[in-house]
Amino acid sequence: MKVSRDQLAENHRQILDAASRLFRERGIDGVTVAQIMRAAGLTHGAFYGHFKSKEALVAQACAHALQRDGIDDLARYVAGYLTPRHRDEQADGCVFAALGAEVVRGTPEARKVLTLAAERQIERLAAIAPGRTQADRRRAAITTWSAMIGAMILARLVDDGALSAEILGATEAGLRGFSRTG
Amino acid sequence: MKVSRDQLAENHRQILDAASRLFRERGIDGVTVAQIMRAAGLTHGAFYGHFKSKEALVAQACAHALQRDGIDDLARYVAGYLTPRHRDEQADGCVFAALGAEVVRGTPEARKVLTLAAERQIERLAAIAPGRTQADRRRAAITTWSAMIGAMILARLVDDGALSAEILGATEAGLRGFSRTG
DNA sequence: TGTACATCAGTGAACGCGCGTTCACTGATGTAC
DNA sequence: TGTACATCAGTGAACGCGCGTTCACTGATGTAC
Repeated sequence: MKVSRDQLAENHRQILDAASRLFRERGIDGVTVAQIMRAAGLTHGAFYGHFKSKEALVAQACAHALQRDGIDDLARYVAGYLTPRHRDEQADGCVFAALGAEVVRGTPEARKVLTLAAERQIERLAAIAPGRTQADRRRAAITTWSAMIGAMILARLVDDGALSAEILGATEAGLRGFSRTG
Repeated sequence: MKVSRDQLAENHRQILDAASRLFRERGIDGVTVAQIMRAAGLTHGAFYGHFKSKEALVAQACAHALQRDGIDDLARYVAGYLTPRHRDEQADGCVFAALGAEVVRGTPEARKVLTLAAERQIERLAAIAPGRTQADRRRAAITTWSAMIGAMILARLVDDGALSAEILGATEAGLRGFSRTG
């Protein structure tokens, strides 16, 4: 049955919310359209009224998940990222760590969304990274962000809790040293 | 028809070779059993004489791909890793950058294989990393390796060649600075 | 404000396809003599 | 060394399943009067 315009917009948002969480948690190929729609409180048939295809949803769900708040302190941002909580709650976590490797083989649209977000993220980090010149700060931002993403993937991957915690802790400490020296 | 014992072993190796390359290139879910067998020069029906399931193959193909040579110089290893060539030739490249995020949701067997390989890799890097204490060197090894993996994923992800090259170059330069200071 | 009806978001059955997997069969291998 | 035959790796058709997607239908919405 038809729903109100408000309900339509709300349903659309619910689909994007559910998709962005489920994709991050289980991977793009690990989630079905029907599961997303169920999580959004709808049936699978309604999906194609909202999105052209599952692939089109991927790009929009990534964009939806990438609406983030500002960052003011680099060391605090790194420390907040490299936590067991972030490692264990993938659904709420970093899109790049969760989906980056999968989107490499994704649609041009999804890659474009993540490329623009990456450029934005590097600029935001470069603004607060240490370094004498703008080039130094941008270099530090890229290195730091790369290490954060790599460490998160490794920490999630290993089946040894102690090693996983060590990877998070060591990278945070390593990047702290890095920040001091620029 | 039956084949010789040598041919059987050779076929087994070809399947592992093809699988480890195709998985890295297109992702685990992006490759079918039939495609792997075709690349190995066989038909799909023969697969189950060699492996219990596609999932079982994943773990063994990862192990197969992880047989690597020694590393003697850290800066040279990092520079060799963070190249456009490595970025573009995923099939031959780093298993962690290509499949790490996917294996997070994989079988316990595959995670075990990559966990043991990760521990080995950290030890190898720690042996040549800068730092006064063993703990310092291990910390540097983990931070460096994390940055390498994260940078490779980002460099492959972005659809902007200049940004991609910048990510590789900046991380290499950033880690060079990192190595100098420990 | 109230009524009549065109619109259209959502439902759920159905479709077609490709996947992982199975299996009866084939014919080369390699062992027993 | 040569022969007879049991073994078994590989073949390719077939299976069942779950996926993304479609579509005829439903009934609430919201507009026209």
